[in-house]
Amino acid sequence: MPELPEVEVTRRGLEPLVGAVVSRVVIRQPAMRWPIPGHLPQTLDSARLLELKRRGKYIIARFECGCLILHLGMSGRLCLLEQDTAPEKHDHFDLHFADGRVMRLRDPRRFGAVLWAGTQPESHALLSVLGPEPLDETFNGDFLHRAIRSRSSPIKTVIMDSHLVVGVGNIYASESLFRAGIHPQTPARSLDLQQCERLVQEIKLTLQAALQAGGSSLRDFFGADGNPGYFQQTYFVYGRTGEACRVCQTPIEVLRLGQRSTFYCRVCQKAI
DNA sequence: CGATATTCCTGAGTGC
DNA sequence: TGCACTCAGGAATATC
Repeated sequence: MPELPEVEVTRRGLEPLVGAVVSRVVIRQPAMRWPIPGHLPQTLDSARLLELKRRGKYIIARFECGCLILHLGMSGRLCLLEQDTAPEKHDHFDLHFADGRVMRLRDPRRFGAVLWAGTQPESHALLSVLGPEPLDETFNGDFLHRAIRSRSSPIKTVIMDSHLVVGVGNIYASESLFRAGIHPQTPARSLDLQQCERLVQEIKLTLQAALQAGGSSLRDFFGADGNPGYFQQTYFVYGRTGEACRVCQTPIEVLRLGQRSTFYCRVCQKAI
């Protein structure tokens, strides 16, 4: 499942397309999370790709006439093909370019999205409500401490709220909390400033490490070149129920928070 | 305002 | 081998 590092790796993989001109748009399956706009073939005809940006887990492809917003959802994958090939099952959307290259979206579970925004994508309803980027300096201990003052929910649920900070998905939420020594069930507002600073630091370190590793390669993720993604990351707690904690050997436990599996070590992570 | 459940979807895994 | 079943989850949305 693409988390922020995977999305960023995907964006970088697509970057060679900047400057290319769209020759054809193919919509095979418009029923994604939201319908793929039917006007895209006309709107993007002969448009030059000017820039590929990322905001949270959204990839933004900027053209002179507006921006395409792409989200990979759970199982989405964007590939850069050097030439057109026969589409396979779940290949829902293509951007063909005049030089023969193709950007292809494959998404079996169809939680992903292809949307159209104007020339100011940051004012799009989905993007305008997002919190800061986790690696931005505005996301710091002081910010987190203020933001969670009124939140009684478990800290794990709260750091996954994209209105507070973007890009912390289920895997890295569990991992960051383990590294910060904080129990995932701790009521958010009971964290003190020092703990917030530690947690922010661990979120940044965790995401940066994954980014450097080229994105973790869970079963659904493939890099933009279409090859299976890089290497499986070593996690401290994610998916390790019953296995020994890498620090203290205590069996890792799992619980459900907000309908999400949450992994932790009861010894290394203190509840408040 | 915040907290929580619901919703979309298909492939993978499991038990019989 | 195949069937029935559960599970996985990003994040908007509805509901309280």
